[in-house]
Amino acid sequence: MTEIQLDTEKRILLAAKNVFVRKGFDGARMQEIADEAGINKALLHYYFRSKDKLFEAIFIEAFSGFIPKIAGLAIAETTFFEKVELIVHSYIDMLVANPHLPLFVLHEIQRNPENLVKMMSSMGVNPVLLGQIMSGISKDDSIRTIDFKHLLANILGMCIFPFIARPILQSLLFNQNKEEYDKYLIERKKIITEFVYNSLKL
Amino acid sequence: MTEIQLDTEKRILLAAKNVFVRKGFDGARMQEIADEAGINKALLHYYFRSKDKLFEAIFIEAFSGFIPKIAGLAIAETTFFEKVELIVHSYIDMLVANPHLPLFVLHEIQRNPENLVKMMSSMGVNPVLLGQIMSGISKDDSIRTIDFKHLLANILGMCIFPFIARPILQSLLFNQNKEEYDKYLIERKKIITEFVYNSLKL
DNA sequence: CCATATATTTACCAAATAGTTAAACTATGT
DNA sequence: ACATAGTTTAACTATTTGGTAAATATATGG
Repeated sequence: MTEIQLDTEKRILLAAKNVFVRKGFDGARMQEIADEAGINKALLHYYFRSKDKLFEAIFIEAFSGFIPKIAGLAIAETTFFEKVELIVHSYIDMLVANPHLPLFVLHEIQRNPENLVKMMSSMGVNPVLLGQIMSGISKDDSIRTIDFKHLLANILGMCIFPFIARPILQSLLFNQNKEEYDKYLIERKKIITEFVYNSLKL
Repeated sequence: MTEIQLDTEKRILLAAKNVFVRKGFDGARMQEIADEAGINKALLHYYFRSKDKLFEAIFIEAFSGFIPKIAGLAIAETTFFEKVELIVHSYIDMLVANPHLPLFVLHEIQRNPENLVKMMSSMGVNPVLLGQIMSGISKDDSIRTIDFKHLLANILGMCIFPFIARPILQSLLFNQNKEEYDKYLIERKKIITEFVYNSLKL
């Protein structure tokens, strides 16, 4: 457990994350990961026995990063709309930092949905907490009634879509201008929050 | 050009679509496509010289199906909210019929974004038309002001997200109940329409 | 019925790729 | 000096996989 060990292990994980996220599991090559980590293929198998093991190591982390962390919100002493604002802002900030995460996670889950259930339960993702938030919202009479399941899909869809459809939208709406699209993504924090507010306020 | 020819060609294209959409280009195997088409691998290369050619043949169609057809809306003699309703309903109907299309198209575009521009221009997708719709909306004073770029992302995101995130949401919100999730998807036509209406009406 | 083109199959090749093995070299700590 | 873990090099194995060539079957037109 010397420092050099951990350092290369980190470099491998970082390189693996980059390559896997860009190319997907099937498109990723162990050689390319080794190159990007600045080591050789043999050392890759020295640290992680197989491609699957390496993938698993980075996917768990990627998946947990993709799930929005709304755990604390149920108990938080804030209004409903403040909760929405907090979720939207923090989630879009995360997406700006990891723009390729959603497409990667969603694609790999479709490719291999078997492990989903245990993966979610092994994380902090429990439906019980969601139920608390759901009931908490439906009792709040200062907002229009809406099924929490739909509200969640609405908010997450509005947040995630511009990131997974970036090539198309940037070409279609911004004439390939990257800087403008980055501004657009930031704007969405306010836009989505207001959109939800206007739709649900009474 | 006998009937049998066309028949096998159609069978190949159908099988290729299924396999490519499920597994992606890198994950798809020519053998699997041949099996699903009920023929052998050599005949695949007899009809389509290479994996790339076969992929191209189905991807153009898939991509054009993925782009929402809002061409006629600019001139249509309907209110803004009727246009929204029409788009949402027709697009979700399309997604119900082709639930794996979005993730497939988005993933493959990220894998190979080079051909995007010419592919869009070779189709009927021109930003000019979008501009017409945009200006048409901004002049409509019966709705709240909103940037068309954001409105488009909002609507498409809300429509598409439950399809690409189905494994997660179905597990998290519906305890893996498929029938309920199908109902949920249909419900969203009304939900999204109302959500937009409530958010933008004055 | 024959000849020719087209469709389909069988068997195979060549390249790519995940994973292995063994030998040598390096640095570190004891 | 010795042992241990980390790292490289280089070759090798086994399998997968896209693609091909030749043989066979089937249709089609004269």
